[in-house]
Amino acid sequence: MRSDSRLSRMLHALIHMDRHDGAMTSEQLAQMLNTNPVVVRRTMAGLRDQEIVRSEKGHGGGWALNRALAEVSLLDIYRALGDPRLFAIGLADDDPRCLVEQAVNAAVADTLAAAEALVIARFGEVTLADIARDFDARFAAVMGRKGSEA
Amino acid sequence: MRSDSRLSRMLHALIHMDRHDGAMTSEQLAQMLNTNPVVVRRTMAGLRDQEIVRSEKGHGGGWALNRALAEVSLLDIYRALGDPRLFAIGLADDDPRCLVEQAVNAAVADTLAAAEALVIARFGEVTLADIARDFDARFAAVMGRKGSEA
DNA sequence: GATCATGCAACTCCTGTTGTTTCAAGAAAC
DNA sequence: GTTTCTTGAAACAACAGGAGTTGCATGATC
Repeated sequence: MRSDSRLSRMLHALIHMDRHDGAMTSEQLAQMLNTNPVVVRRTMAGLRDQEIVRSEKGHGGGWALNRALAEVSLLDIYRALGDPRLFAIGLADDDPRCLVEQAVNAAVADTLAAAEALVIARFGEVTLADIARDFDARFAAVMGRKGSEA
Repeated sequence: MRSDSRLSRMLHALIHMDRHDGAMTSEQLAQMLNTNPVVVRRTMAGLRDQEIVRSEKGHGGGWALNRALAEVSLLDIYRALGDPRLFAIGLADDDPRCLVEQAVNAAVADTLAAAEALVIARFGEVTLADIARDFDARFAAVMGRKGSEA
């Protein structure tokens, strides 16, 4: 399957929302994410349930952040999306009778569990504010280059 | 998609092959793996190309190991399968213009790269012999329980 | 030459994200 | 109060990639 890009899309959207005055519509977000307003609403639904964002209908409605960027970690978003499956590889049978397969599963599952723990830990340490700061640095770098061109 | 179980299937098959006298047919392996001989041949093809196993046609033909279990790491098998995609999640766009998305990508890709490095390192450290030893321990444990039941 | 086994091509099936259409419902503007 | 804008939700098609399946060619052994 093509890979699940909901996490990165939501991060992208949330940071833009933070820099935007007032609510952003699904239509605006969809254009930014190069997709479709329905996909935006569907994906944002989980974040709304977790009160990371709020949505409002009607004129002037749309989506807005409900918390400061520094108060939202990548893990919060990952969880709000329903803990999407992390790995594309897995076991042939989760509870096999064959002892050989049990030994194989233990070896593979151990490694994947360690990798998953690492991902979860790192997602928990990084906030949206960290990413926004990195964006600011990238922006400053581009501006610096443009200035020196003149 | 349901997850890619080629790695665990191959590990399972290879250890059985090691404990088996003579070549094993795709049909025999397929029954063990609860699948189809064509799937076995298709998946084993990569291992044959890497000379981890060999195959022979005709009467008495089938598949046999080409190396000692201790000389084959999980990473060798993973590589022989063509480095299957490890993660189910990914970036929306690998090379975006938007600086916000670049910052998001950096954060997500960093974490995934660290997790992938961990998986690759651990796969490189574990050999088929390690798994076979674990199987022996499990087998001994079962035998021990059965003995004490009598 | 009959039989057994792999090699390979060409499908279909399955599963989960993504894309799309459609309509109901609520909120602001006029 | 009607129009307009927006989300909410259901329903379905598109797509991707592993898995399953069929059919047949090729080669080795009996």
